[in-house]
Amino acid sequence: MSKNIYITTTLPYVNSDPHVGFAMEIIRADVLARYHGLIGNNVFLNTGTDEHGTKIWEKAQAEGIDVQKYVDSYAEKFKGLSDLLNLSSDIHFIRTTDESHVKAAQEFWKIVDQNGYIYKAPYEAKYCVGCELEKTDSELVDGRCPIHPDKDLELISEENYFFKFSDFTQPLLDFYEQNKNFVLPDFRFNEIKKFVERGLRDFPISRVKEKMPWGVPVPGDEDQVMYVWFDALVNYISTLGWPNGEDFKNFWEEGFTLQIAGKDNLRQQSAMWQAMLMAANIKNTDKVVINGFLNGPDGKKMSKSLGNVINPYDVVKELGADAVRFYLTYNVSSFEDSPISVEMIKESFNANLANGIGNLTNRVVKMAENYDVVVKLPEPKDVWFDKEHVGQEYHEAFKNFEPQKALEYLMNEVREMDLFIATEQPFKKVKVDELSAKEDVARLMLNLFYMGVLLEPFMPETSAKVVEAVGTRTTPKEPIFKRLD
RNA sequence: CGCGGGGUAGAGCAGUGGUAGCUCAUCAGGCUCAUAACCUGAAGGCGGCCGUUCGAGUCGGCCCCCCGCAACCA
Repeated sequence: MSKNIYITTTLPYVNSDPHVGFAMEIIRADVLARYHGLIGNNVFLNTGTDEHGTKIWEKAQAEGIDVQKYVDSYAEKFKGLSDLLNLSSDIHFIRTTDESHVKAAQEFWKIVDQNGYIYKAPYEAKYCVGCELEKTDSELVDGRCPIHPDKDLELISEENYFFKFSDFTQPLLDFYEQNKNFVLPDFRFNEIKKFVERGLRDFPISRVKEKMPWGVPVPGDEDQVMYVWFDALVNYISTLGWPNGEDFKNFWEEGFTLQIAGKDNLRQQSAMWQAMLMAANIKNTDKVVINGFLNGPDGKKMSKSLGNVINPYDVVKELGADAVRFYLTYNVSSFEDSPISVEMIKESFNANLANGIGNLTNRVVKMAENYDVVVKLPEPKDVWFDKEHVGQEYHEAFKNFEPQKALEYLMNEVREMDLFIATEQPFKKVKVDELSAKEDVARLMLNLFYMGVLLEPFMPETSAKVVEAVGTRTTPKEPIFKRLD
């Protein structure tokens, strides 16, 4: 009865430190992965780093370091997120410079080529001598570089390989029509449909090696390397051992595939990659979930110049992984952009974790201790299949890929328990009707236990602490979450 | 008419036709099991105009403002 679930994030490009937005993406992927593992499904969770391309090449050159060393050091930083954010220990981490990935990307190219979707043609680009950069039309104002309007643009021309993206306009539209819930949320699905409806353009998928050698070599052409996107997207299957491998068969072909991405990746994930899969005769992704962005508290995009950048390392160091995991699932909108600041995280920490979960655990367990309340607790693993004590909205939320709502359910449970204590006043009742007071506390202990267990996908450490406190009927020596001043 | 999102209490959000809700912050009260925590109550709100409707935050039109994207920004 158990299912195979494949969950992947996008691969962040390693030209800067891990962004808190990516931390959110991987945390949300991890929450879903943990949940599915807990209810008995087989889960393959993938993340990694995208390490090829012009920007990385240029940056390494500029810093005067060997490009391999440059990407190695970044890969380590991103791998560090796994411990930092307390991600599932069996998470798969793929680097697009891994040999197995490079081979898979080349194999993928060959198949797409054999199927007739790759052709060679002249590629013309506009080059601003002032910037020393290629410019796309969208970057130009009145056909001139806005930074150097006095300089004429040079036309450079080279032979590149192109992907026949245009052939997939109709197949993609048909695919969208047949899979009405392919992209979540709806408004992003509409956005990509409109984009595809306008008609797709072929695009170059290679670069001249002489100019930019940092890429996967094009099979059968010494002089060209792959355009970074064409290579990078293949990671979603190369991580599974494609073209061979049991994992590919079990998880991609016979399992349920879920891709989580930021809204900047809508096109690449839901159109480009899907067309590539079609071109290679591989099954399409089952579901793409698109997150919004995290902005500064003023709603403006985070940037170093505005000084509103949140560094995940700093916040975790101060508040702990669970607090960050909590904030990024509970307080951040599922799909819309959200503002974020350290102050907002701390506010939520005090309200929900210190005053909420932490304090509740203390007061309930303390009463159980004092009144010698004995409770028979179920096995944690049975909680996941208990339909009597667990609201179905909890599981529904996960089925709908909105774990935030499951967490809302748990936080409501916390509030109800606090209210129950205030209403029933077992601490007062114990003096006149001990039995009834004990029943109240036993009921609280049981509910707290359930809440604690169900917290595991979101906050594994906290979950363990709550479960232990209830199980051993001992208040934690250190507060689970100490209130911040 | 390029594409999309948004404008609901001081802040952050929910609310897709039927008495406008939640969290934080503020003020007042209660409680003492608990981490000065918890509970109750109060004040305070749908960007603007027009329309559809018995009834509009919700549907339609126009306008204003904010934010992304525009084929390599998580």
